[in-house]
Amino acid sequence: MDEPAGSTQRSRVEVHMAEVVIATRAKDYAQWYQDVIAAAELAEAAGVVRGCMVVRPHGWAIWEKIQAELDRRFKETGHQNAAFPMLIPLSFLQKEAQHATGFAMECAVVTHAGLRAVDGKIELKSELEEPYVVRPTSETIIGHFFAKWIDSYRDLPLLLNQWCSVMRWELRTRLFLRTAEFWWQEGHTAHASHEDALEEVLRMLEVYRDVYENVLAIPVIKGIKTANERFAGALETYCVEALMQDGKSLQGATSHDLGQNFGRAFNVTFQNKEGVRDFVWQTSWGCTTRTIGALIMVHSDDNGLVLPPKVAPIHVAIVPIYRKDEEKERVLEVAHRIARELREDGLVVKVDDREGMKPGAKYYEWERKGVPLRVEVGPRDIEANTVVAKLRACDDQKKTIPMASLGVEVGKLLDFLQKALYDRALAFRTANTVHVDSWSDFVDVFKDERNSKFVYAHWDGTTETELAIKEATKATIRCIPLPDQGLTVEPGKCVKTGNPSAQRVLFAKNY
RNA sequence: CGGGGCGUGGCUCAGCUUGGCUAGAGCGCUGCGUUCGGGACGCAGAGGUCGUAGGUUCAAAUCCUAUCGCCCCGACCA
Repeated sequence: MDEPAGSTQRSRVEVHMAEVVIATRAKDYAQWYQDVIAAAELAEAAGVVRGCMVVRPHGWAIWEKIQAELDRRFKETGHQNAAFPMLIPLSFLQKEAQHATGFAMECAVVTHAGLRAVDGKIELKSELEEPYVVRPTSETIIGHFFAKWIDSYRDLPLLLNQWCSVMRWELRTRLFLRTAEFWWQEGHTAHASHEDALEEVLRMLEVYRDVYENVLAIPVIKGIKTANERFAGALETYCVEALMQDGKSLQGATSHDLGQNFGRAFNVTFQNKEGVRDFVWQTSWGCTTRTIGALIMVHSDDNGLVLPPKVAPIHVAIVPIYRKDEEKERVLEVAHRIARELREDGLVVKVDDREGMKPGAKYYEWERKGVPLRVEVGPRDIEANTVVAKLRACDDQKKTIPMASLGVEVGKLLDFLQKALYDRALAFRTANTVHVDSWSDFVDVFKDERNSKFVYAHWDGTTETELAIKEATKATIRCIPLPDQGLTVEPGKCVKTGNPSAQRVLFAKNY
């Protein structure tokens, strides 16, 4: 950088004044991601527990919003919530071979029960006869209970979901994206036919798409995973994939067609209408706290977190501005009155009446926390019977709004932002999606470490080629897009081998 | 789990190479006063077993060993 002498010193002072420093995306994307989380007080590494995170109140509030949107849709589609043990007998995990090997490396295991004090030191007391695995997912233990509960076709479909945390002993962790413990929901259903199960798989995939696009304002591609990327123990894994600002893909949610694999493993059988006993057809589907990572990486900017109004824990922050005590009294009264009015419209409103903090400092704080709309109220506004409003992103202009139409205007602004964020994310994806037909072009697209893309290219359908492409470019097949995803299904030649290909698939580097 | 980096008040760091004063700074925090339409200022304060455990030494934040945690790259994965 060609900076004039002394400017480093000056900018250092500014950084200190800024109090919270967020790296820019262009300079260090990974650092920026962590800074946004810290600055918005979403979460932090537990530190005392390897690989685990503490989700702080503001982060958890976002998760609660996501949960509420998903849960409502699960109920609307006939599912009930339940809870199963966090500990799973080791023997259960072994019953489905694919499943067992898929999760073997990442299981935490409970081997002891009880503690005892020996010479003032705490020791493990008794070793368990059969160790328990801390659930990495619950197909096995739920399979066990399905076997108990299901006997007739009249018991089907059985449509359950549980909200819980699971543990996978990850070797490399990143807040929200990959931690040892994470929070999620896992749906588990049993059906009388493969057709019914498949319908369920697609129904729930559509729920995820709906929440991603209409609530989180994140456009997604629906698709099927390749054999290589499939859930351990599934016949087929469906997913929604989203493009992050650094060009990498993030799997937003998955929905699995488990076929009869777990039915066989756990002997989950039922008598059909003809009196013949058969194994049930199962599905499972899940969405995790990783979604918050997607929210950060799709919408947020160098000033911090940006949240679509529908998942913002606080919709409006009102900053009062005053000099003298008598101004303060009048301004706060109006601020609280406005807050009451907006709350009647169902909005969560915060009046920031903290003393000893300049308005500007408050603006920056609410901005880095992702509050969609800031309203400023000062003596001039009261005089003119207006307020000043500023959206967090997608519109840099402050707006002056008549007090009388505040409720309507705030609603409009929030709707505008919700849509603008989606449009912006979609435009970004469109601009960063390419069709590639030659191997040299393919390699070229993924050469840049800092900015990759969504690439639609032909693939010959073999795991061998898939792995060779990954080896050469670090890009993997994120999914085979479903026919309704706007991609023309046409045959061609594999970008790597030249062998026949039925359709293009989505390649990207991924999280 | 392999390679690399880093652990010093709440945060960002200086001090370590070459062991030795009472372990410092800025920001933040507390109190008081003045301020307040985009990150305020003055004065007075509080706050640290230098990640942890051993070792070397008359003496360790500093040297050695082990260990834990975090960050980056890789392999693996939601």
